[in-house]
Amino acid sequence: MDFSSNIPIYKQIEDYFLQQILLEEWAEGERVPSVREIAVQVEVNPNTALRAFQELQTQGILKNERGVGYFVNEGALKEVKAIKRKVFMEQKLPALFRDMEQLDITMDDLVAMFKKTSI
Amino acid sequence: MDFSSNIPIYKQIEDYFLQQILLEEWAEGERVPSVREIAVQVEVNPNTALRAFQELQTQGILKNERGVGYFVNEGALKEVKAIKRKVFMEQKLPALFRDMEQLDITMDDLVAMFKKTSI
Amino acid sequence: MDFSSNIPIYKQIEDYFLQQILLEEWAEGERVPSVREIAVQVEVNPNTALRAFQELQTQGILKNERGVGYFVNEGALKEVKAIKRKVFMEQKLPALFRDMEQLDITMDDLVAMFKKTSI
Amino acid sequence: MDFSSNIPIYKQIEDYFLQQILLEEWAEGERVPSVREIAVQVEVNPNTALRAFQELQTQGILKNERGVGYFVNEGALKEVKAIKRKVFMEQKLPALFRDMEQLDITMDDLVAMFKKTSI
DNA sequence: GTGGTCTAGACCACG
DNA sequence: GTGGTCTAGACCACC
Repeated sequence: MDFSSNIPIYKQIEDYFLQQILLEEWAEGERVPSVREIAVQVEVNPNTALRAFQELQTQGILKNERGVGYFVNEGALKEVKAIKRKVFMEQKLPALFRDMEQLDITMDDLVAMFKKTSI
Repeated sequence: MDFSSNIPIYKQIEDYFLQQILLEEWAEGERVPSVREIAVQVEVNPNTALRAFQELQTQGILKNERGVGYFVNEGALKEVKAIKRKVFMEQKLPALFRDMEQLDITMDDLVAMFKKTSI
Repeated sequence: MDFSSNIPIYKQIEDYFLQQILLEEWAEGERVPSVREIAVQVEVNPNTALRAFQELQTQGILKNERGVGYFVNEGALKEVKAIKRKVFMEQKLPALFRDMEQLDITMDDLVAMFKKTSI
Repeated sequence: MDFSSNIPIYKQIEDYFLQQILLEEWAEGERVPSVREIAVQVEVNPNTALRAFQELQTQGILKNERGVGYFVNEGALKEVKAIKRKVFMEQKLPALFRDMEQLDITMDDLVAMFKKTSI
């Protein structure tokens, strides 16, 4: 967690959750760590951690069983992928192509950079 | 300008300025529109516009002549390009490659998308 | 704070902060008073106080934790000393020597004055 | 002239005049360049140049003969020296000693620096 | 005309 | 509670 970042901490926590689901570290139906555990682990106010859980719940990624805990929802993996894909296609790609044009970076350059980093 | 964006208006104005310089619409040494002109044009309070000018001045992109106005600083074009390139290489590219990996998008897919949008 | 000075209030606040750090009243990593506290203390508008905080943040002297407050950055003491030393050597000393020459004040005179004030 | 400085241009012109008098480039009673000549020379608006003349006149450094020009006043040299000395003793010296203390610079250090620059 | 500082106060996001 | 953005408007210095 980067406390000096302009990305809200609860968003950073959300991202971490999405990561875990995407990388299938947390399978569908599985119970996720409790709000308190997360709060202690990342050293934030429990309210802040709770906010991440609640946002993910309203997005249908997590579901809550009162008195038990939060669980990865059925279909969460597909859902997460769909959202991420949508954001990628509609926002990140156009921004990327704009940047490339302004910086005189061709697709060939990009491919070269990719190969270099993926070695 | 997008007033409902979470990006502050003054940052959006800064971006607009950087664009103008990058596209060489505003040459080095040239006088840029006055604070009040910008404020009227984008329909914001002069204070908000001023903030963009001042940030760009501390970044060395603009310089000020008392009672006259703001000017594009010498070396601004190179500076802007350098900053943008740095951000691209150090922040955007890694994020892009991470996204691609998580979404199972190959470089070939990306090249295909690029060709499609650039037609 | 001198409200009738031609030095802007927010600059005077900045100087006060630099003093506190230089004199090690405020240690690195320590939380500084909140914007509102400073505003009340020096009897200015919170916006004016905020401006000092933000300038010091862009200078890397302070850092911010969202919703918590401002903190003295790591390395701030060294940084402040370096800046002050640089200004002294490159700007104040040459000006001093120029003044002395124009006023026919010798180094011996200066030493004498120094002894007198430091008694 | 430094147009990007925070020192007003008319003040910079005044300083230049005081220099000339102090260095006895311009003797008492002598005619100084006209407002227009100065304005052309330093590339400023004649109004700005005029302001410097007028301030110096109210300070008794210059005097004006209508239709003829500005002249260095009798006693100007003594006057300039007195003012400069006063500012030096009451403002610059205390600031210098404060800086030295904060930067752990002793009088011996200062003497050494002085010798170094005056070689 | 130019920019610069400051106030008062509203509204918002974050923890 | 924290800071951040923005507006409206005043007043000032400089060119």
